[in-house]
Amino acid sequence: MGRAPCCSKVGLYRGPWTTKEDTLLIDYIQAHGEGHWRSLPKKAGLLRCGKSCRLRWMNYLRPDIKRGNITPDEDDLIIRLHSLLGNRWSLIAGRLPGRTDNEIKNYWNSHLSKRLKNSTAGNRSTCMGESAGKRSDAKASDKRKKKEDNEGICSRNGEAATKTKIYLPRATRVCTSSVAKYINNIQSMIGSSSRNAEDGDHTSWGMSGLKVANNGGQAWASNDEEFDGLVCDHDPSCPISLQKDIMLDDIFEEYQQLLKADDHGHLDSFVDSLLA
DNA sequence: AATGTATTCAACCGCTCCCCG
DNA sequence: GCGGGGAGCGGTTGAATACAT
Repeated sequence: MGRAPCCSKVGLYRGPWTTKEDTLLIDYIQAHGEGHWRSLPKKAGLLRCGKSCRLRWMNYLRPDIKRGNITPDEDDLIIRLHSLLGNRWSLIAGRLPGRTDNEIKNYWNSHLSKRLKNSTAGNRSTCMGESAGKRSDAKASDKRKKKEDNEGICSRNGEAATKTKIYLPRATRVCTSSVAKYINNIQSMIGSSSRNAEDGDHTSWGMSGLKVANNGGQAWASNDEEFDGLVCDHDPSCPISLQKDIMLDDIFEEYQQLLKADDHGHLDSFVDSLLA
């Protein structure tokens, strides 16, 4: 993109925030409100870039942030939403009052992805894993790597690791209008190819649409294992329409199952809120 | 007790989207 | 319609801490 990151400006502090900086930021925002992050540091007397200020406020200083452990309910909801939305942490965080996208992302990477990996390890190899979990792998000791190899967790003699490559989506901002576009596309897709779905049933587009839409442009699957072999988006010879045809029925079924299991009604209300 | 390893989480980075002129 | 700037997002990093040997 060419534009240099604002943090590269000389003279700006980086790293952990001090109490004094926190106080300055809080005081300023309490007095003037959020926004205008670019100019905020200067006005607030902070030697930080706007991005850094925004992040600090959003992830740590905001008064409505809930500290403490993720409850089992939240844990469950995160898993469900992730199966629906993939790594759209901000959307997921939007359904968990007081939780930040960063917190949920960290929680997922450190707890849930590992747990889910283990739970599916018996069924199939999951070594294609998410890039977000890459670091723990990279940083893992030789000892641990050897252990995993011995357990066959991530490399069936090193074959699987090289055979299948999953391309994860780039970071894209999801705003209301994007979601609306998403939904329109999805509804038209479902309408034409999933005639087994009940007409007018608003739940019919959710899971399928999200997954198809995400795979339409870039190979992606939140449950990557489930889409093994369909990761052909980067192959020009594999037209998107074909992928849709292949996946829609399976995806729709998966979504219906998810809805059945959704005894709290979170998914329905979530879907409704997106449509609103 | 010392050392090595694994985990957690705040913060940074690069990219993309949206808005406005 | 186009381009630039601000804002937001997800991925990644690194330091601190916890845990294991």
